[in-house]
Amino acid sequence: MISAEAQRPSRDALVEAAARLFREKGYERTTVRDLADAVGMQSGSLFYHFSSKGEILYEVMRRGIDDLTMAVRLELKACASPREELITMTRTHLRTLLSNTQASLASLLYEWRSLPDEQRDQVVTLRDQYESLCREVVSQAMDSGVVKKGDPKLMVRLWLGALNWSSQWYNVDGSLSIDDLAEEIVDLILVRT
Amino acid sequence: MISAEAQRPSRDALVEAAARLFREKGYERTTVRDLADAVGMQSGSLFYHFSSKGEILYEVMRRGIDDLTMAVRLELKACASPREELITMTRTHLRTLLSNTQASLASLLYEWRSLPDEQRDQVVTLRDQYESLCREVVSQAMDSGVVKKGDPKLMVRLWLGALNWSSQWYNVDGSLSIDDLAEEIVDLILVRT
DNA sequence: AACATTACCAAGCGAGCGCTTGGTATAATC
DNA sequence: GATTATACCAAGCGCTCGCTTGGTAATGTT
Repeated sequence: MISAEAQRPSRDALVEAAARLFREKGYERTTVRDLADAVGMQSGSLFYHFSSKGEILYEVMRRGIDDLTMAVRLELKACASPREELITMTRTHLRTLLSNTQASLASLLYEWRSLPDEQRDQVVTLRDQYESLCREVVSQAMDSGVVKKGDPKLMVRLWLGALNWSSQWYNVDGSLSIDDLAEEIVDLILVRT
Repeated sequence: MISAEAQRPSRDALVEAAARLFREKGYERTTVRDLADAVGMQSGSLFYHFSSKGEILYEVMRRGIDDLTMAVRLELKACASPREELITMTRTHLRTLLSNTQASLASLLYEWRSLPDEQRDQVVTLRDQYESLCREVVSQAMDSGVVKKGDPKLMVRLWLGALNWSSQWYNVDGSLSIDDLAEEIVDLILVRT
């Protein structure tokens, strides 16, 4: 994990368990008793750490998008070419989305309707920041000719849609590794190899 | 609408209202009282037409994927070239997904966890049939050289992901029409225009 | 005319939900 | 050594949920 949230171990464990359960069963179908069981607590004790179930969802989402943004930023620093940036971004996005240990992102995609209004705005802001980071990478790839020229904003949205959808069909135990998938995806889109 | 389900007007109205509400609020956050209000009934009266809330979701999904498949099949008949097939398929998919009057598809994307096991299997079968229809179109487009060659199965999944994600960001009241969007998307992916 | 079916309403049941409250063992602080 | 803060438990409250039940007008059917 990238971010060292730290110093509140049982709170952290709870967020991690919540991310996993939310991905498996969905937010609404996961009860506070499920969450408590997962960390060996009584259901009421959750509310010592969080003021509501919705706030747990917020924390899951915030960490998800935070970790993703930081991971991508970090990996991009080591890239030498627009093409490499594109592959790296794709690979890091897929790794974060599909990894077993870091389930936060999945909730972000499909559970935003359950977030309280105020906190939804904050998450949207973070998501927009991530999208603009992607847009920079795609713009440069277009400028340098490795990706067909067009509207970068639209291209990023299509790109993210294609990647995020993989959470619906990708099988971690299958024969195709995440990194190989990333390469195949980029190859399919690049102007030439 | 393509399919004339017909002859059970209040049942039909209920499914339509359910599709709209499920898209707006999500399945779990939509109560049977919401559904009943939407069609001017008492909540208990729903269960004269359906044996459970889950069955309503199933009917919404079944119609969604059925209508989509039939619409695409129909439109494809009028196509003369692989390129035209690709555009037509994209346009029809987007129209069905994003239209105001036909909200069924959105539930299909994100609410499958709430479906009873048995009925989920049936929906998955229908979805697989639609995917293989798409795969035929993409395969032919690859063979004829208008789309870069590669694994058609993967390509369709990326394609569908990109299209389906548009339900998260596309604004019906915005300046970009659905048909224009379809053209732009295809242009971005085609080998050359 | 008598019966049956259809399509609902009015009322409410029982279960499970998110969350609260009062209390307590342990650890930290003065 | 007394006090305070931390991190929980045990119990359960009130509410909303999906769904059931008993009844009834309206519409066929024989």
